[in-house]
Amino acid sequence: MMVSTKGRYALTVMVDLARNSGDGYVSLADIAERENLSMKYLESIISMLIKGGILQSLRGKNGGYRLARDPADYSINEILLLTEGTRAPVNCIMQDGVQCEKAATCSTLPLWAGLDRVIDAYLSRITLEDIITGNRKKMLGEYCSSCESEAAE
Amino acid sequence: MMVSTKGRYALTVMVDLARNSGDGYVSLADIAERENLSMKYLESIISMLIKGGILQSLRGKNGGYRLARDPADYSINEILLLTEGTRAPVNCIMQDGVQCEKAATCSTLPLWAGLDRVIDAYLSRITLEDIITGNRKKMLGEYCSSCESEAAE
DNA sequence: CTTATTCCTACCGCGATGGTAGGATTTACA
DNA sequence: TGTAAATCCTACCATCGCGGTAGGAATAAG
Repeated sequence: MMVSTKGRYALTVMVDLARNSGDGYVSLADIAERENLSMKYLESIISMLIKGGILQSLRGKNGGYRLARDPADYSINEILLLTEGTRAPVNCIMQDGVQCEKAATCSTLPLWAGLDRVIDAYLSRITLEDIITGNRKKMLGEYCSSCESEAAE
Repeated sequence: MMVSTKGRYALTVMVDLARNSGDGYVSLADIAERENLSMKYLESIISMLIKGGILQSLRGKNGGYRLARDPADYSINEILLLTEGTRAPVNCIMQDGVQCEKAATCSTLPLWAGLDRVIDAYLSRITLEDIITGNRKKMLGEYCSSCESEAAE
């Protein structure tokens, strides 16, 4: 029931790029130093984000990375999917619709499906921009009775 | 972001016991055969549930296991916590309130905290009885607009 | 042509997962 | 009293993913 460091670091990179964009491409060394993370490990994580098309890169001198889109156009779900591979909480929930052969009679499947939907709904609703602007009401306020809902969806 | 087989099997055992109770204690062999799972592996999982106090056991001939309480009094969260150890999606969210030293300035922490709250709210709301009665509306209907809410919380 | 950078492949220790094996202990019942 | 049926306990083990390291090839700026 854990998001690995891969997913957390990926999000950290995205946040770092969102904050430090504007002056072209940002080098891996800069990101690693700012975030105090292993450069080599970050490199492998970033390559997943590149292959997923959510980051752009430029090789050679003065090269580096930058966001492909506006921060508001990234859902957290999208970022985590690239590094975690799947978001489903159990492997009997398949992303492509294929289910295990016991699905028809499995009494616990609706629970896992429901859990998956709850997680999906939350991570799809929060954007990269919500994080960099510190929108705590949107991130934490879902079950806070003292918060009036601002996202009426 | 996965619930391991330990957690899934634990829930399977609880459901099996809830369904086959009434005639005293149920043996491990019976559970394993019905659910088609490894007896020895189930044994180690059940021992966690015993130590957690949510199952009762009887040794010797005609012994076995049974629920300690009514199915409606078990939340799924409680069952999974015993086998998974933690429910927090990232290790920077501590169950006992202790946080990492960067917590004050970490911009992604509210996201993980919010995700934890969403998962906690869902798993705490669903009970063992909801599963054995197949309460699909409660398990799946949270984001289904055609379902009138029955659990007003 | 040198320097700074990404890209690619390979490797590696560690711990958790998903089991298996065997015996000690306890209880019912004949 | 003895035996069968059951839980309990300890140890072991193969495999896999995580978290990370290393070294070099390709590319681009100046």
